Amino acid sequence: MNMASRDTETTLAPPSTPMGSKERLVAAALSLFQAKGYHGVAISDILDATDLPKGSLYHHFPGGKEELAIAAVGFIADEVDARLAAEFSKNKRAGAVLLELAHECVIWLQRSDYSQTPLLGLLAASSGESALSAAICDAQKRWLAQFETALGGTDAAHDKACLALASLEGGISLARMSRSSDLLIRSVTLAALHINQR
Amino acid sequence: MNMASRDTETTLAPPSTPMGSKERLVAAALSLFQAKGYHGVAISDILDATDLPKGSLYHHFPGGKEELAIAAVGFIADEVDARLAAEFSKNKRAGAVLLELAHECVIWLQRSDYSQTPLLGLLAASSGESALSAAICDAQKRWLAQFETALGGTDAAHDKACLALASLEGGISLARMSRSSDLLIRSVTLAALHINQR
DNA sequence: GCAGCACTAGACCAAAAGGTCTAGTTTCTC
DNA sequence: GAGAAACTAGACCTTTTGGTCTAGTGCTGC
Repeated sequence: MNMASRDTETTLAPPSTPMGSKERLVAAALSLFQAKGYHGVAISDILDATDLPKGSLYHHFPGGKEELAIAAVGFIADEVDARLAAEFSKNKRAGAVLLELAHECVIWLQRSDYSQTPLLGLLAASSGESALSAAICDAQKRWLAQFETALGGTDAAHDKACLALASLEGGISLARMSRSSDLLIRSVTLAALHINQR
Repeated sequence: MNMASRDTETTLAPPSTPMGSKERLVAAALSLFQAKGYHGVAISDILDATDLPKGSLYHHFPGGKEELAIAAVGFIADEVDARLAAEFSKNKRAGAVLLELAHECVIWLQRSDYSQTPLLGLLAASSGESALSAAICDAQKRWLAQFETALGGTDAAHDKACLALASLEGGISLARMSRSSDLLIRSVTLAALHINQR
């Protein structure tokens, strides 16, 4: 599960530049957590994926598994956030941005043979680890806010932003299970249509 | 194999009637899996929740944890399926049924202090256990089919059915994280609106 | 009342979990 | 090039994991 091979900078995936141990740990952790959820991934899995010894992990993340997971969430949160900001700054309509994001998720899903959730859905199964779920919650809030302001900041905008994110996360869930991006595309397309209406 | 008969038909919750060990195991397992995901729940958690010894669990479910999880998925799948069938048989519009389901989920979320996902989202983090994910996939297919046929069986109906389920699962995910049913209601309401259009 | 069954009970086990700790080895500074 | 800091390395520990297994218990039909 090497995270290394990033040739293009088009996606939500981790960077392709030569990464230090810390970055590699975050990248591998994110990838694994997205595939199996927080509790489904063992420290040793992450170590195997990075070929790093335990000492390195606990040096960079003294807080252990949870701290690493929080870092991973922060990483994807920033990634998506930046991407949304970039798209919205081009004055694209929210529906178009949503669709674009969905298409990127599709690529991501297909490339991982539908083993990975590109976003946070699976990680949500981490209740109990309160700091972690706070990080996840924060990420979703930021994404929601992006859509909301882009849609005008009104109450209706808030509704639409909710639908955008829900259809995305829900659609990904459907797509993952059916091992086909079809359901994701369908639901997001329909949602985008509705969102673009005023 | 038969799940206990249900006294009230109002909720997606486990029955309140005196249950045999097997039913209690399924009920507790479902509840726990919905709260913490497949890997987040230990056999001992389920045993603690039911006050049953290990022998009982492995007597009823020789396949262990996974078999129990599959039974739990089957239970909720049937539950929701039956509920949808009942609603649709009253000739309700799909959007109304979706909203009703969502409201039930809200009650469920609130009652569990937002610790439980009423549907299957969290369990999806079980990749690797192929039989289990097949069961989850099957459940979603059945629900999808209900909406689809209720909406007329056309291609557009398929799209709408996807949006319905995606907005539900996604909305639940948002609601859980924000610990507020608001986002779920908003996204589902909007989706229902769109679905009811023709 | 006893044979056969479904079920309970929990000791036991090997493996895997997350985490600590102490030695090294680099890689910076100056 | 010496000393300090950053980092690697992995042996080691404790707890928990899912699972097996044998010994009971109590209800069934006969």
